[in-house]
Amino acid sequence: MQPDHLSATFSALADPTRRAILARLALGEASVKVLAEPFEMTLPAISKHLKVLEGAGLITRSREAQWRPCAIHAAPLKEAVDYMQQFRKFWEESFLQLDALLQDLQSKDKPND
Amino acid sequence: MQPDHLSATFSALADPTRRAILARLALGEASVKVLAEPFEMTLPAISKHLKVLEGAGLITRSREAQWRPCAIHAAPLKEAVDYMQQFRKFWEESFLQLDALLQDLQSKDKPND
DNA sequence: GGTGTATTATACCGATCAGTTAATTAACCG
DNA sequence: CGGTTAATTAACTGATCGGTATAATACACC
Repeated sequence: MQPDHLSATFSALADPTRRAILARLALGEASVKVLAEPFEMTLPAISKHLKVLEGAGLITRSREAQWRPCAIHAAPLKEAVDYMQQFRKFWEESFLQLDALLQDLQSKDKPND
Repeated sequence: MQPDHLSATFSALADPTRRAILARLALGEASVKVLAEPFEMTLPAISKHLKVLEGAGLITRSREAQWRPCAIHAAPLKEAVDYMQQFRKFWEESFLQLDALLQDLQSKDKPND
């Protein structure tokens, strides 16, 4: 795959079907057919989603007779989380601000303070 | 925005230009023109990227005379990280496996162990 | 070899996307 | 007012996306 790992990871995650597939795989390996069952979608569509997930390195595939079971591979997720942590201070800041705001409101609730 | 917050967040992050804009905004507020400078791209293109980021709630915009400065808003990033943490045990598992593998290799390196 | 099951490939469609150019709005400045 | 700067809108284009239907492949079992 191309060097742009993050784009591949994020765009794989940007689809609810693919996220649901990942959630299912978190419970254990599964074949394409089993993965497709919860969805009102044809098998080729699921097959394409799996290809996207595989392309992003989020799943790996093996072979067992005519089945090609999928398993989750979370390493790219760690990369993505690590990337996002660089912004951590910003959401922590905004929590602090919210905190300050709440305290401010509270002090105004008690006018005899 | 629609309830599907996560899709919006991930697909906003799935573009290197938008990630670069976020990184720039981590240094402080900036106008559209300033944000556009590092890129070989027209202003309307940047404007569209900003609209995507704003749609995902990752930036907020204010007004100062003819400028519309952007500021980072990291709350959706926290949501996304929280979502991904559900898979944490999988990447930790694979680290443990890697660890075990390395130890195995090491023990084979020292035959008189 | 023929049949059934699991999966992928191909070809197609409509929608959305990422970018462009050109025109427009909005605000400042003299 | 006219001119300049900042930013958006509108209209267009080519590419990618998410899905379909249908055909092809791969394997197991008899």
